[in-house]
Amino acid sequence: MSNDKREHIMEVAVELFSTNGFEGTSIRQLAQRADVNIAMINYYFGSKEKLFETMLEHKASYMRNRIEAVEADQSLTEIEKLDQIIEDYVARFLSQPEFHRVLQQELLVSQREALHQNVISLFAKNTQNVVAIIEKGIRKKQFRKVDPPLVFSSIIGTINQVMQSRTLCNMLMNKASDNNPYQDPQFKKRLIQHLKQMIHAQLLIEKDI
Amino acid sequence: MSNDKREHIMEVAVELFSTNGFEGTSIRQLAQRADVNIAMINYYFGSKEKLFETMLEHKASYMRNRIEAVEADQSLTEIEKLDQIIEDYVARFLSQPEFHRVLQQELLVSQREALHQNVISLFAKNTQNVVAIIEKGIRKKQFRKVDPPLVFSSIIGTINQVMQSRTLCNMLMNKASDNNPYQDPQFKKRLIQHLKQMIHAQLLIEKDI
DNA sequence: AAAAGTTAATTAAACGTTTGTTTAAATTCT
DNA sequence: AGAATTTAAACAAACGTTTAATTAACTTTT
Repeated sequence: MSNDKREHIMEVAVELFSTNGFEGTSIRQLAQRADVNIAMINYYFGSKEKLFETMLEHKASYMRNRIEAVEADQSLTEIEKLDQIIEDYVARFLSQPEFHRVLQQELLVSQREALHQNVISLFAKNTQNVVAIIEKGIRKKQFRKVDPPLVFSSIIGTINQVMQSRTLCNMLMNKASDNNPYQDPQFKKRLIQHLKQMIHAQLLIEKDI
Repeated sequence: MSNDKREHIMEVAVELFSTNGFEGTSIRQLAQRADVNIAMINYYFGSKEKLFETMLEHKASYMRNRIEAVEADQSLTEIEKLDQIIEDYVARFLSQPEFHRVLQQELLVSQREALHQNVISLFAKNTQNVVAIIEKGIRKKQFRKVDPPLVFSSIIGTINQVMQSRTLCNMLMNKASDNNPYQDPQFKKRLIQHLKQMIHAQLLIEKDI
């Protein structure tokens, strides 16, 4: 089986799904853009929905749980772990903006129930780990008595917010509308610094910000 | 013209659009759920897309810019303005979860270009005002030298994050999956408190948190 | 090493549904 | 009576999918 072609189709799929949504993308449109015959998509993936699932699985496997490794690392303090997680998240999201837009869409829309639940439990997994770290920091009296799940929501929500729309992000950052903030290393730095400053100020009791 | 019926259709529309997306919702499905004839939608609104636009406009008019009023209020300090804005945002979002999910979808998907731009400029407007408040606070040396647009992204992003999926929100908050967090006054209180604490800790130089 | 045979890949065309929309007749309201 | 509303039926277009025929790529046989 020509894996190149399969991957090429998935690449085009994530692109189209991210800008037009799943229902808003037709097989014909996809086939034309990928320069393959319409029947090839069903030949390779079985159905449009299977293509979607396969593509998600394929993309998700690229970025599997570094967070668990960070949590287990005994040599890091709790705040260092959070810093590490912030850097990881930002790096991942920025490296695959289209994929993460598709994930967000799938969270918002509960049309394909099974997939919807899959994406939810994927998020839930990461939540548990980060919440556990924050709770540990509180128990050790290194952190203030914050609301752990909402702190996590603020980290992930901030990133999601700027990833939601390139145009909106440029507007926010006062950049030209043809700019691509997600490939701009300065934007990445800025986002990481903001998140760290926010988390440090909110969590740390001693003020060494 | 029977305005009741028009509004009823729009009510069902925002419900279906929020769970199935615009493309994922069919006129027939909508007509059946609203208990009207299929042709009535085109009779009242002209087309499916016009219904969508009209519904957005109708819903948006309910929650027009209190933020501008808050900004103009001379009797409030900058941090008090931000507190007020946080309360306003949370109250609005929680009162219309379906509508805001539709807005978020429209930001993610750039299928209907004109509408997409409309939603963007609606957000952009609010951004400008909040950013201006934060900048003023920095100039007055009441706030730390934070990144104003990203601070705003964190506020709005946190709310969006918990509004994205009821299931995810319940999972996050350790509630039963049939719970409706958006109608729970305790959740509202918790969210507001978290946001205020976050913003205060991050912005205020003196530590009267 | 060439030919025959077998499987995999690719194609254009057609399939039955479903889509949003329109029509023209019937009903209701003023 | 006349205008606004409501209806069931029909419209063409687009949808995801399947089919059956053709080409390409390997394997096996001689």
